[in-house]
Amino acid sequence: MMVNIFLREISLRVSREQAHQNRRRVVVASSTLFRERGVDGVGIGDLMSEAGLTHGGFYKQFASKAELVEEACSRALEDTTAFWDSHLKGAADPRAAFVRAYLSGKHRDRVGAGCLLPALAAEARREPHAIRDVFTRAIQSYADRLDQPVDARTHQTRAEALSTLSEMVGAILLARVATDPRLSEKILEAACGHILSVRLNPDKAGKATKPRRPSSPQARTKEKSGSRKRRHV
Amino acid sequence: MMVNIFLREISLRVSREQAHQNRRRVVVASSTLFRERGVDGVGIGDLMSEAGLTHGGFYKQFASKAELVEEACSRALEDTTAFWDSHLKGAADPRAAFVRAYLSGKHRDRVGAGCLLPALAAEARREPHAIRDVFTRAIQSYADRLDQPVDARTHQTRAEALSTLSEMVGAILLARVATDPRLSEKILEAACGHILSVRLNPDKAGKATKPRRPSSPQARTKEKSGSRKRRHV
DNA sequence: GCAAAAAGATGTTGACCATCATCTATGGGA
DNA sequence: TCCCATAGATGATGGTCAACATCTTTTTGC
Repeated sequence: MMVNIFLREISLRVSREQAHQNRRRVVVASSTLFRERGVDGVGIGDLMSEAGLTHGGFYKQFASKAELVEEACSRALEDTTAFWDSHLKGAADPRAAFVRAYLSGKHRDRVGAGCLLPALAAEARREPHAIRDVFTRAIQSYADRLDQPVDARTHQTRAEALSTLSEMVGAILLARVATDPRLSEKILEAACGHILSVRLNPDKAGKATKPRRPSSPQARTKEKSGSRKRRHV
Repeated sequence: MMVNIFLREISLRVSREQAHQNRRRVVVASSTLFRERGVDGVGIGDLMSEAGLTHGGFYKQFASKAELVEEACSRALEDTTAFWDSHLKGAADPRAAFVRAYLSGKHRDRVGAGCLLPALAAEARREPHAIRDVFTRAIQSYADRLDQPVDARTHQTRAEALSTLSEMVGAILLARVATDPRLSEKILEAACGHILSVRLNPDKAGKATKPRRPSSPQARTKEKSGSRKRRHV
């Protein structure tokens, strides 16, 4: 742990409190790294050193990597949920604001801090049941958010909420793979426009709610796509 | 593929043919295995033995694993495209039939033969540009299919097609992670119902096109979710 | 009560063995 | 002879565990 050779100040072992915080740091770092590079793309060594520790101590804190994966996914869900909550506090139409934020270029570009569904759901499908349960909870949680009626006219049924969520998750997923930045933009704008005008709009005919420009137009083009620090492939 | 320009001996014809077929088998097997287990979840040895060969000969056929990944993804796109084409031939409303087939329980359950977007797009995001280009082509190809007007009234704009595609991809993705089979069903039904009634329906008000039951209700519950033959984790 | 010693927890380095992508040497058919 | 495919090797990296050091917490002797 960054041992200073000269001073014997090697504060290796610390209190339970400190140990607990270390564990937390590992989970937080993992929740970001997993979303960015995928579960298989990050090793124990990466995770621990990201949290300022070495690889060996891992199994004093976690029974296995799978256990950490589950915890990191839960953590990602909690953190993003809290973010949407705080970010949308006091908005005139919280659902519309949520949809805009979700389908923004910022969310597309910041994978490590974003929703875990487009980032990890495909991988999670092959993980143990306990991990998939976290994703099931995530689906329900997001659907709840879309379910909340602003007024009686704009109430979405559960089915509508799930359908809307599917579109949002799919749009982010596709916007992230697309190499053509204009296509990427178009996907986000199309999904955002459709949801706001057709789904959440009280008078379903007109397009009263304007779609808005979703993105930060740079960064998409020159984004280094080659796997940054991948092991192989 | 380094074909000798001077075809000197006709006698090598058979062997070369055979070699070419071997290569094809590897690509086909890979396109399935990658979708099922992910790119990182399958090793060269797995791929080759699945094609009835041994691992050593791999680099006589492919420059790297990444090259195979690109080819296997292209192959997956071609195969699924051909499948939709043949499967939808002569349907009264080809787009509606396509949406129904895409959002079916069968497509959800048969990952290895299904669309590559929900299966691999999240991983592909971190792959080299050439691989992501295949996915970009896939997006355009699927959008084309949704774009084709059946009659003037049911024409979808490009934006609408991309938005619809997002919903389809997202729905399959979410239906695959969900551990609760009823939720999984509900996601597919909700997306299918919404697309057919709201997007593709000439008279956008009513729900003339009935959603239909999408799935094979078994298999979801008892599907072995634990990573079958994963290396670690 | 209290200090010293035992017990327990938590981190470090290093090693284990499996698996991976990739390369080399060899053999067998055309 | 010349490719193709085979088996085996290589070096890196993966998850996991073990020996040891160092600190905290608990127990014990007084």
